[in-house]
Amino acid sequence: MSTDSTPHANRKITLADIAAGCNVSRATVSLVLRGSPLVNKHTRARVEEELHRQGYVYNRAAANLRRRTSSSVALVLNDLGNPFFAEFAAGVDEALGSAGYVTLLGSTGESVSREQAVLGSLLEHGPAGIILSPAEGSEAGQVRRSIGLRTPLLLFNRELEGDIDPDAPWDRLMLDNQRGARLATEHLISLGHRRIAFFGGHASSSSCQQRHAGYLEAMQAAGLAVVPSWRIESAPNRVDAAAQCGALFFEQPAPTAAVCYNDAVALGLMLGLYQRGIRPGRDFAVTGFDDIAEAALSAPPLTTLASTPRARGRQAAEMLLQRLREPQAPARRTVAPVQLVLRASSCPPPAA
Amino acid sequence: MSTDSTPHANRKITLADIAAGCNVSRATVSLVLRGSPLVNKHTRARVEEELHRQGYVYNRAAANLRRRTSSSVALVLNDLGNPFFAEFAAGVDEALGSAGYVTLLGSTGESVSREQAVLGSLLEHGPAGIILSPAEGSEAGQVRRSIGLRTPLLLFNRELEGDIDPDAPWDRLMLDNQRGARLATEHLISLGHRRIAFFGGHASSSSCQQRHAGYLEAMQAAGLAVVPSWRIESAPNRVDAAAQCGALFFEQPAPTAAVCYNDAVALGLMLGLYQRGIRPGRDFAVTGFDDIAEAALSAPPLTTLASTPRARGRQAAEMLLQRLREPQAPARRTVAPVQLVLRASSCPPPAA
DNA sequence: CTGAAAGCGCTTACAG
DNA sequence: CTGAAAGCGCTTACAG
Repeated sequence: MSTDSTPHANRKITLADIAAGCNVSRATVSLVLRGSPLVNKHTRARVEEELHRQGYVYNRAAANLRRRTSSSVALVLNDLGNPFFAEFAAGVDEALGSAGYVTLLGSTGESVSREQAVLGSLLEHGPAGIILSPAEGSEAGQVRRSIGLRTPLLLFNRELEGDIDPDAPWDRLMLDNQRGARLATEHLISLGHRRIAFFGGHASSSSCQQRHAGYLEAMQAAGLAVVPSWRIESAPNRVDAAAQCGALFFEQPAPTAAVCYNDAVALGLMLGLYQRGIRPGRDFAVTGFDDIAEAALSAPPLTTLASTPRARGRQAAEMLLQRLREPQAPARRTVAPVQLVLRASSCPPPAA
Repeated sequence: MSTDSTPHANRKITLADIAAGCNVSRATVSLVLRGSPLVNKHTRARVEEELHRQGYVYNRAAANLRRRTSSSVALVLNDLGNPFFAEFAAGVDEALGSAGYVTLLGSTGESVSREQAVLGSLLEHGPAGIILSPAEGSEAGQVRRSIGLRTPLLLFNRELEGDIDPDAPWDRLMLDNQRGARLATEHLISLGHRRIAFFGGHASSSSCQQRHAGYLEAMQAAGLAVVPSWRIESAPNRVDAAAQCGALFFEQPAPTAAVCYNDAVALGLMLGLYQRGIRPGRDFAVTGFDDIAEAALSAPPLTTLASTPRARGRQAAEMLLQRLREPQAPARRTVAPVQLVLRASSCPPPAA
């Protein structure tokens, strides 16, 4: 009943220990912890002194259980190894931390089945909400079944497949993919290019479709021919992009420039060009998408679209926090602007 | 008392709902959930059917409270934006997930005060253990005070300052910094370099000291002069490294090669060299450390030391899980090997 | 201003 | 094999 004031090292200090230590009830200690104005300031001082003396650590899980609240948010990413998503995660964690939430991390490695497993596991920890950058091919129905109707979801970066969900739509934060690709294409056209390819990415992914649409828009507005064989698919990484490079030159006349799906693809393409003796930024123009750190440092530096992933992370967290405040508000769809960053990889076409 | 079988959308389904739904006690449902062999298989089937029908989600926090267990591990990183740590985080999360733990993420942005705040906040969620890659300048005493004696800590990548803690030492996973830098230096020497600088990093950081020691070791073993002005400090990033480049050439004869603190510094140095009209990989040899993705793709590709951060992440998680199994085992200190990766940036010295 | 009591959603001896 | 009861560490009306 009475609690030793130098408690056994293997027992956590609880409210009861503190209460016993200064002869008040657990209720009073709880009020002190939560900063209630009801407590006499003399009592408060005694309790605080005792809290410090015993090295009390608040058990937030117990409090959450009692109050039926949550102080965590799940962040599920398709590719943490990609610097773009790592920066995004840093931004999310920063903003959630400031708001008193802790980030439950899950990474899916671009696998839909891992995504299901990760969502299921994280849900058991009762997050207040979920921020999801879905794996390629992830389906709306599957996700909805995993998370149920109680936990708000914010979708980042990609749409889900078959995303028809009129009953319970989710919030979205997307990049302005179409406008970005259009800006890159217009820039190449203004440099004098007439034969421009769209290179890399999976045609099935929504972000790739949007970027390709922006490319088409610019090409058609300029009255330029869109040659089907100049749309070349690849996995969205360097290695596969380098391997697909040759496809650009199967038919003559070949393109003089390529709008790439993203920076990883663009860097891989530049590598492939070098291996063929074609100098990117001199003989062939290249643009990327994302502005990852190495874009500025490649040789030649890469013209690309900046999407400031850390700021996007903060924005995603803010949107989710807003949703927690107003569960009934209509779903929001935010499209974050991207900015064209000009560097040496986007050269004029070689003189004919 | 009786529970509606189509429960109100705003109430979570609990064990009591399931129990009521199939006329058993909550205890029985709990046993089913935990796979106890005590339950009659007919009863089990009925309960499982009901769990599925009502869309029950296990409340792990409540179970953890009752059982006085934890199913989370805190991962606190000094720089999530750095691809090395992002990969590490992916590896940690992967291994923890397989073991049934969830990752509580915290990033400190290389700030000691944020580290304190993050540790304090994560501790309130009762993690079973902590994996910490400390911010520069983080002190052992501070960290110990933050986390107490109950929560095991695994230190990754860097030592803490003043790390004398004989009572309660923590586990460590470090890279073999000294050997790595020695290998790089020996490689440059074998190419014919005689004037070799050690470039970048903060001399106060333990990893920098270790790498510098490896450099010294190789230089001295080869009987080469170690010129104090060839040890140049910089922040461990590209921008500052590029800015410090000039310091290599203040005195003549200047070095013909530099062992860099890490890849970010090496890439920045290469940029600075270009800006001075010096071609890295032709006029000047450079080595890095980490083998980040862009090392293979820079121009010239960067000779560096591979530390396979994702595998390190899995290893860190395994070490911590092992500690949870054997709380009383003596502290472990593991030094992970690193491997020299030869690329074009480490050229022979220009012909004299 | 403070305390006694109930309860958040689970688990675990203990009876039966 | 199943149920009644107690309890994990908190919070919150409700008395006093």
